[in-house]
Amino acid sequence: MPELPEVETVVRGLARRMAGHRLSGIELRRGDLRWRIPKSLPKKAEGHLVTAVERRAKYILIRLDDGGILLLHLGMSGRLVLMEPEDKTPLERHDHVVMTLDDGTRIRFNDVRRFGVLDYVRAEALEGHKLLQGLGPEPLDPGFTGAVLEAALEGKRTPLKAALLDQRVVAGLGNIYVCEALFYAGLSPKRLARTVNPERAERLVAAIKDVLQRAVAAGGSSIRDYVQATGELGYFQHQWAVYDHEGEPCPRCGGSNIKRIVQSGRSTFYCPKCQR
DNA sequence: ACGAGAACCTGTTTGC
DNA sequence: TGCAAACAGGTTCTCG
Repeated sequence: MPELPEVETVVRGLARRMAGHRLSGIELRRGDLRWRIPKSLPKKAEGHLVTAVERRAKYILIRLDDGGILLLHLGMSGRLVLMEPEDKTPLERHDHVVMTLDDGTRIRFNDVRRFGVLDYVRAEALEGHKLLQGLGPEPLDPGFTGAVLEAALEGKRTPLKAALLDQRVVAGLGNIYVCEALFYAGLSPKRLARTVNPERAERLVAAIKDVLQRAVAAGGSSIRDYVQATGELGYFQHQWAVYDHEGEPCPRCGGSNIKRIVQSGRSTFYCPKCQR
């Protein structure tokens, strides 16, 4: 799925097209995603003006002028695809929700695996929403520092890789960018989280911020069928140093090949020589 | 309380 | 070539 850079890219694309426009219709074509989409959602959101589209962790927030918010998560395979007003292309098999704007633009929420989420929440209840509670700091926020990360990892006996995927530690990283950040920080994914001292934490935070910023600048990574909101393809996948590069020489030391291991059921790519 | 693994679901790729 | 297993960007829930 979309990790932070992909979600950020989608949010920017959506903001351009949605802000200042009225949601004239929401069609629920299939409601059983990760959770049931409330049947009352279209009625509550229709007719209201979109004031802003924002991101928190990997969640998309579509804010409406009456204080309502559409809360969306793309899961592993979710996409938001813009359709121009004149676009008569038929909807596809996994288009579960279609939002229509007052200018005729449509946005379809397509999600093959249905791990995605769509919910309606009032602005005053957003902080307390079950899905947003307990989320860790935004990695690109200036407040996310080595000291903050070190404190979050303190005492954790889990491998560092798993700790960074935990959205309570830091919010927005996923499998790809964790692998990339660990590589740039020169830290082994297998290292126990609690062994990250202040010096390592600083390096790791710097690597996380750097790789995320570069990925956002590239418009994210397009994997398989993932396309950003504007329809363009992100190109960061061409800049992956280790992810999906099993068996290739390490781009830093060249003397060792990138290894793939499985940690808590997910692929990890790293250089056994550079990452300690 | 914590950490590992299963579960959710569908489609594509890989290996025998 | 054909079929089955493995794998895919995430998160929650259960179990030890």
